[in-house]
Amino acid sequence: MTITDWTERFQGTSRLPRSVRDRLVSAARIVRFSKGSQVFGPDNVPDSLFFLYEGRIRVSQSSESGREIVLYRVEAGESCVLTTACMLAEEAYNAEGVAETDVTAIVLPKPAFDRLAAEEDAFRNFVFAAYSRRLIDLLRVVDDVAFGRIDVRLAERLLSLAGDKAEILATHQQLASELGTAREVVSRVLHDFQKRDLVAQSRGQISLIDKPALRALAQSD
Amino acid sequence: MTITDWTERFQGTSRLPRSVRDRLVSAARIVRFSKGSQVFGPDNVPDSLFFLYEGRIRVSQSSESGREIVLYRVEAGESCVLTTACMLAEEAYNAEGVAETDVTAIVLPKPAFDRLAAEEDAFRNFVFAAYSRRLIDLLRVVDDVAFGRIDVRLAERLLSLAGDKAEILATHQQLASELGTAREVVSRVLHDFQKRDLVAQSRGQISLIDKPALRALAQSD
DNA sequence: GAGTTTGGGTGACATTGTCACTGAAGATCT
DNA sequence: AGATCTTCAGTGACAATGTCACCCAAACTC
Repeated sequence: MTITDWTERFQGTSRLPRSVRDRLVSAARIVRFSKGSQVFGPDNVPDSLFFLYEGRIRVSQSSESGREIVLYRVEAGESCVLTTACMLAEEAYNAEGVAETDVTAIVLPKPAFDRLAAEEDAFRNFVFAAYSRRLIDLLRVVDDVAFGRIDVRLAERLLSLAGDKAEILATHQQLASELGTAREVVSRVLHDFQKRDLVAQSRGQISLIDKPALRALAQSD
Repeated sequence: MTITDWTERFQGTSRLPRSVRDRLVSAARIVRFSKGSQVFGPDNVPDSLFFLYEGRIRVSQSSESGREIVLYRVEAGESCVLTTACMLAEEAYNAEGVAETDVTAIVLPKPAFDRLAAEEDAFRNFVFAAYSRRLIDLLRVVDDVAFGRIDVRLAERLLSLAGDKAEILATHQQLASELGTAREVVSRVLHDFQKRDLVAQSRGQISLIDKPALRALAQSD
């Protein structure tokens, strides 16, 4: 699949003058990652701005003992500010981005980024807004982890992962990584949910039987 | 005390042309907060960029059940990007900034901010770098809270709060707020540290007796 | 000196996380 | 189709951390 004009895709670029967009198209390159591959990480730090054209990237942190917590996801149409932060602050961080689907991204080198940020209000606001959203995302993660009860958080996450659907394809370990907890803890809480007829389970799959009750639980606190 | 030229104070403004700085000085206003007062919060959201000229602001989050966690501190010379994030993203957040000392801040209205960000590379980089540092700060908080042991975290925080000194003036409750835990947990861990001759305590005060041992504990993990 | 407020200690319990182990579902191979 | 292997889930025992209620003492105020 060829991408004719990726600048249509992003709020920060779609309204720029044609000449500016043409310049961007020639300055940027397109990269692809297959599902499951690492897009960035502590030892794999890109030095440019990433726009996600297509797909989804899961950004998470891992502990030294092997646990993991999902921080947020980058969806198509968003920029990946963690790469930008790394580029600008020149500090290491231990977050990792993994392609959750096949991914197509636009990579803008720093000089082009700098020029665009200087010259285009819309673009600069787009980047600032992206940063702001991530700060707020991380504030939510802190709030969640520091103060939240694990059953409430799991209910919330099940509903979020399901979306419109009633079924989630995920292992207990994957759910544990969403929340930064242990697999056994997820097994116990899901078992309790099953006893209360909130969910049904089979290996690698969870059906949400009583979404309203899960919602009520998710909102308690 | 009068501030003749606050633009000297900040990396993002100190190297700007004289004419630009003069414009900033006339566009910005100076605000003061006394120790203990709220600088910003969920119901007190400024709509401008804050530079901290003097003093220190503690930024924290609170839970509905009354617990609190310190996210980071803003020191003199830094900008306060949470206010900027709120301004740009137009989303509520439940973090609060409280003046830990008497505080003098420079408030730059959004139009002046926008113009400066457009026209001055140094300023824009200063703001991006500020954002990046906060993202990384919050990543550290998540890592700490999600994966860290409470005794290790307390040892770290005691050393950090003490700096060069051997004594900390803080209640157990204040230390609990630093880490997002319960006062009783801090009392127990400090009791254990005291038994191991790492610290000595009296009411509202903790002396670090064996800094090397505390450092060793802080780095274990 | 008495009374009040604030800070700290503690016991009992609940929740969450760790570790080791076991069992079963599902995949693969013959 | 059966055997074997891998992966996922369940569980018990225990540790770490957080909650709640209560008590006591240090410090302050009158």
